[in-house]
Amino acid sequence: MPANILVVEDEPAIQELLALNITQAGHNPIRALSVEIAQNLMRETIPDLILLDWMLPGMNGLEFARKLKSDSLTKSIPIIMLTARGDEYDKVRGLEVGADDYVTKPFSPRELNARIKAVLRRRAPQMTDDPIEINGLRLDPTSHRVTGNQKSIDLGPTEFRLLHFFMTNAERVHTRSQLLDKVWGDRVFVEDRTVDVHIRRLRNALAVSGHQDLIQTVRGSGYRLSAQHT
Amino acid sequence: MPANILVVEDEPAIQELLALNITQAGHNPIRALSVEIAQNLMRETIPDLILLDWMLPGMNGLEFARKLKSDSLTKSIPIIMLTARGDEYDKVRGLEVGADDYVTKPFSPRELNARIKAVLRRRAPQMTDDPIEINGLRLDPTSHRVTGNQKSIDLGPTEFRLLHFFMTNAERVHTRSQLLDKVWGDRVFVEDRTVDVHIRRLRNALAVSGHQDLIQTVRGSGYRLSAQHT
DNA sequence: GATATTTGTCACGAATATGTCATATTAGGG
DNA sequence: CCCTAATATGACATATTCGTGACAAATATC
Repeated sequence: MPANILVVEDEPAIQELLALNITQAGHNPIRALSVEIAQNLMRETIPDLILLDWMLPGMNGLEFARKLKSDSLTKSIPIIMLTARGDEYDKVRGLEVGADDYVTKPFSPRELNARIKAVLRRRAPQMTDDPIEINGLRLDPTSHRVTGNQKSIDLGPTEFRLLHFFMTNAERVHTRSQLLDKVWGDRVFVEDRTVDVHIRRLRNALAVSGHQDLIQTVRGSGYRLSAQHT
Repeated sequence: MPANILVVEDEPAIQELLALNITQAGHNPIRALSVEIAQNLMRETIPDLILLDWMLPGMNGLEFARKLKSDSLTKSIPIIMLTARGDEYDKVRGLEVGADDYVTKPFSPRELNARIKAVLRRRAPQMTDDPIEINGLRLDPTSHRVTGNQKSIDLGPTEFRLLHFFMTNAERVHTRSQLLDKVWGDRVFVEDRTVDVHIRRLRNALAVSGHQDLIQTVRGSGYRLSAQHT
């Protein structure tokens, strides 16, 4: 699926190059020569991704990134920073303010596209009411039913929400805190370890249809629903 | 076909953004900066869909949604809630008061349009006067008669409406609040748990023809009429 | 107006879900 | 191969949700 990519770059030649790349990758570039222009454009279209030059006239890129990340409307838009220097220092500063990735100039088109693709892939899909099916495991939010290979699977409310979240965000590792935020909601105080228990209960229920190891544990990080294999 | 979409959003910039989106999608935005303005506008035009911000000055969005859903004149208008947080918990709360969908800010225009389209498309089926038959259970709205496997089933008025609603919306989980809205109507001074009692009475009556477990309880969510094989 | 039916609410027990702990097991570094 | 931290698991107390019978008020029926 094509994405709107806002390109904030003051050097016209480089901007053209970036736009060309984005077009070839099947996405839709939105050009901005300055932060001010970018801000105006964002009133019309909220982009799916921002390519942001480090050095810009007026407000610099770092400040802009910080600003974007502090506004609830824009804070979840992924940002890729472009910088001339390859310093580790810059990278750290960039990631500190919330940039999602980082490309040094000069860059190869292939590398840029790879990073764009990676960042876009990482963005979390919204939970919808559409039925989801992964590996023969089917979850229908509307009827609140879960079926694994024709067998009906019985889940408690929390396990259902947990599985729903995992299925809408498959292939990604989620920390316990993230799961607590997304599945439990931010109003309750529960121990991180509680997640483990619910994961076990979920796995247990999924064993009915042989999907017990659909949810994998990533040691030191969290859990992930894998769409690979069985 | 173009639809009138009421946008209730206090932030002018975001409202403008939403209106622009709606126009581009071929629909007709009606702008309201507050719940009060929205209520006035609705005296003139009943919208086909309402985009409602979660947080609003004065009455908040949740309350407004509840109010809309408790008025017979407006209760069938689909509502899409806009919220800053992405928690499942909020989603549940939103859906409980009858919101049809839910979009987290920041949102991409594409996503918003997809949801608008989806909600307009999947409007809840109208209760018609056509006879319905599910699993050997037959309900005829015209003659006000219910038969299960040749056996006549005797229902009180409320139970009849309840069953009618369940049969026109089979395989979907309905919360108690939703049932109160759809089956009871405006009289929202009824306890949630009252639904349980009527469900029991309905099940009891259906037992005559062996359909007692046609209506299933989904713990933590509500009830569902199962259209699966017996 | 008397009687029957329907309706909403409550109380309470049963069933189920939830969070936390203690302990067993495991993965991965050294 | 061993050690240790991380995770899995079983058990349990607590909390929540649901089913049910009873009952009084409201409503319809005669």
